[in-house]
Amino acid sequence: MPKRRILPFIILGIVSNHPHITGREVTAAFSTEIGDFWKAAHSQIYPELRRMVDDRWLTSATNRNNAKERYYTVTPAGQAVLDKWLGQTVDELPIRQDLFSLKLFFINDPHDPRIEQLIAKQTSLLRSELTHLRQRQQTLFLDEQAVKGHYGHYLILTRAISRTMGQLAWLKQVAQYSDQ
Amino acid sequence: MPKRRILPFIILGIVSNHPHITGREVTAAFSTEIGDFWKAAHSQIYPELRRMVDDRWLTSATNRNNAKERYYTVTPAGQAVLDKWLGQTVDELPIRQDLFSLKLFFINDPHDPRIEQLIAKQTSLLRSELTHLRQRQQTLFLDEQAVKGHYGHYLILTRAISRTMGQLAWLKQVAQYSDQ
DNA sequence: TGAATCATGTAACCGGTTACATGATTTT
DNA sequence: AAAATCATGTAACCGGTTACATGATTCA
Repeated sequence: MPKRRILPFIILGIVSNHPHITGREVTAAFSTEIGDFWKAAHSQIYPELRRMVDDRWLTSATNRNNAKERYYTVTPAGQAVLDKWLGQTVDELPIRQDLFSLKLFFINDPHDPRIEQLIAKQTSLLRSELTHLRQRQQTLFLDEQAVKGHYGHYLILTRAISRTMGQLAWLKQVAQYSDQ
Repeated sequence: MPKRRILPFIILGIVSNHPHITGREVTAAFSTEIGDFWKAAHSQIYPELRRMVDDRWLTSATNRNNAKERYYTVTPAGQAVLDKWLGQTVDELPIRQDLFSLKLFFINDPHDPRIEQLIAKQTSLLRSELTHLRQRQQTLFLDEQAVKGHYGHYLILTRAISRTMGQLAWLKQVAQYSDQ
């Protein structure tokens, strides 16, 4: 797990792009918008939203039509915090905790049949992932306008697609070699 | 954080490949051998080793020459557990918590100078990583013999190298496009 | 013998996950 | 009116990180 707390920054980013958003919608954003890149449960998000209001990073407002709903918006102070965070370069590569790599690591024999099984499953997972990512690309970034309006999102989507394709190419190569 | 406990399996793998290993050496293995793929602190490892002895996955022995050192070896039962685990395919892709992607995500403007900064830093990090990985490949897998003896390790090293090169290629492409 | 480091252990804290819970709103 | 789901909140648990601690061994 990550040491430094970054959830509030992610929430800042989400709320900043969606003023007047509810906690539920923030939660949903972790499944849809950034679901490919980060996860968080509502039990984490609601208390965090409260804290961020206490810290004056967000303002909250209620609606006459709905007693429970609370609408959050980023304050100038919050926006400054977000901008500062985005302006700081990332100084460490993520240590990826990849079970596929890990299991392979412990299989010493080149002819161990479990290698083929692991690779087959991984290939299947990555193919589904690729389909999903391409679908999102087509849905979200059909026109040049959309690309220019959400350029960062566009970038990381293309990055994810490129990486997934790269992994698939590597797997294919290894599978071919193993067949010999 | 991962839900399912996998640390004991990793330790099983390490101890299995290094019979008569000490807790300190297991800890060290998380920095050296699998440092590129997983991390763990000694404060996690020592209690875990105890539990694994209690569960009869490992045996521990002491040495007359050193009062504190304990030498661990995998039992047949432990080996069976490890083999079973390695035989189960990985059914989910790791959700990578990648700050680089995340920050990019929140930058909407294609001409925001922070994009270039983030990319420059990421490029530098990945170049260092690539150098490190290639060095390990040269150190560990000079001859065919070493490859055949630790095939899984060889595979994931080549995979890591391939992925890192892929990411660098993508970054270069994006940087070129941004220059225009 | 004093310093460094080897080797293990424990305790506090913290973020994330799961589960439980509740009332309000909307749908049938 | 009942059922579904919307919307939020809380509590228990658990793994991982950091820090503190201690004696044993080795090195200068």
